[in-house]
Amino acid sequence: MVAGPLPMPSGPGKDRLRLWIRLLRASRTIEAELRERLKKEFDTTLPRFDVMAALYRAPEGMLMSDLSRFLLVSNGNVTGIVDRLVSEGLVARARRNGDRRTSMVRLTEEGTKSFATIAAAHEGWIGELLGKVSEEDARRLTGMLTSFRSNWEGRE
Amino acid sequence: MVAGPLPMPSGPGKDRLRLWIRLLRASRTIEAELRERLKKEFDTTLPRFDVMAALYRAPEGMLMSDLSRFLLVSNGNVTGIVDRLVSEGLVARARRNGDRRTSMVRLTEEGTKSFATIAAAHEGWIGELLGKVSEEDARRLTGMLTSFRSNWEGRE
DNA sequence: ACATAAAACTTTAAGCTTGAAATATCATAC
DNA sequence: GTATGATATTTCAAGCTTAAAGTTTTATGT
Repeated sequence: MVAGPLPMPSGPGKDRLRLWIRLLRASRTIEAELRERLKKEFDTTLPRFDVMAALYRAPEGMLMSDLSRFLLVSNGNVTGIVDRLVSEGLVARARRNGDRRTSMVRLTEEGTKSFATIAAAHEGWIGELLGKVSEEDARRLTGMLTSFRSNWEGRE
Repeated sequence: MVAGPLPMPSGPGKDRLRLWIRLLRASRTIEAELRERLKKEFDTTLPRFDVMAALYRAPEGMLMSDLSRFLLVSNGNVTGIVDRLVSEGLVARARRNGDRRTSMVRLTEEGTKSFATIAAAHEGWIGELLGKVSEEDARRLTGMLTSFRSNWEGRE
């Protein structure tokens, strides 16, 4: 639900609903901008970037299931994205000796170089897009979101 | 980029990147949960819910272009979702006398009733999922996100 | 009036996304 | 060692999403 500048609900318990609406709108706004720039500047997509970002942090590689858990998306989804990255030579699958069900997925050398370039631009964009958020607010917001995550992960 | 509990970047200007990562992860987490519940409880989807929520707030109807601007999605996207809602009898298109390019889209009576039911459940879910966020934090976070939106809308 | 541009919307192709079903491999219990 | 179940991954159908191109209608300039 992406509500906007029109009349907002009021009453008990509406504060959290309003928070959710604002949170969703903010992330969609930024996401749309990033998607557009990734397309225009690097002819890639956000899901591809996400996968490569995850792999960049794991030079030894990741299992498909690790990837999907980490990225909060379904298994089948990751399969398709990795397929495309493999066909472009940015990612490689390596069957393991131990367990033939699994395969370690990692960035190729080309993928690593490519990602480093894009990631640098990406960080600059975020700095620009969130530039009006003061450093202090950024840290405070981050703290609140971190505690949200802790509570979430700790729920029954 | 949905980074997680692993080592986070540090250095100048990394605060905003970290904020973005947390923001995106929070919204994706909640979004995934809502999507699952909408499917299980009401056999519907988040995009359908979004469209109906927008229309619910505009009993006189909305233009397709208003809908796509409001929901932050593309024109063609809204066409498909509305098509399906129309075929299910939840939404109706009404050609206007004045401008034959446009059509006013509005909820049918059935659509209105259906949405009211789902929205009530939805609000409860948000209260539950964000329950651990204190009312005070919720208001403060909302305030920060609101000022983000103002700055965003006012950029050159 | 006529051409040209602008606006509202739809269509299309490619890719993303999910949940469920299918496949293949491994682990466990007799 | 064989059946049974658990794991890891892929495949599939349906729906979502975008950008770009196409259609229809309206507005504008001359």
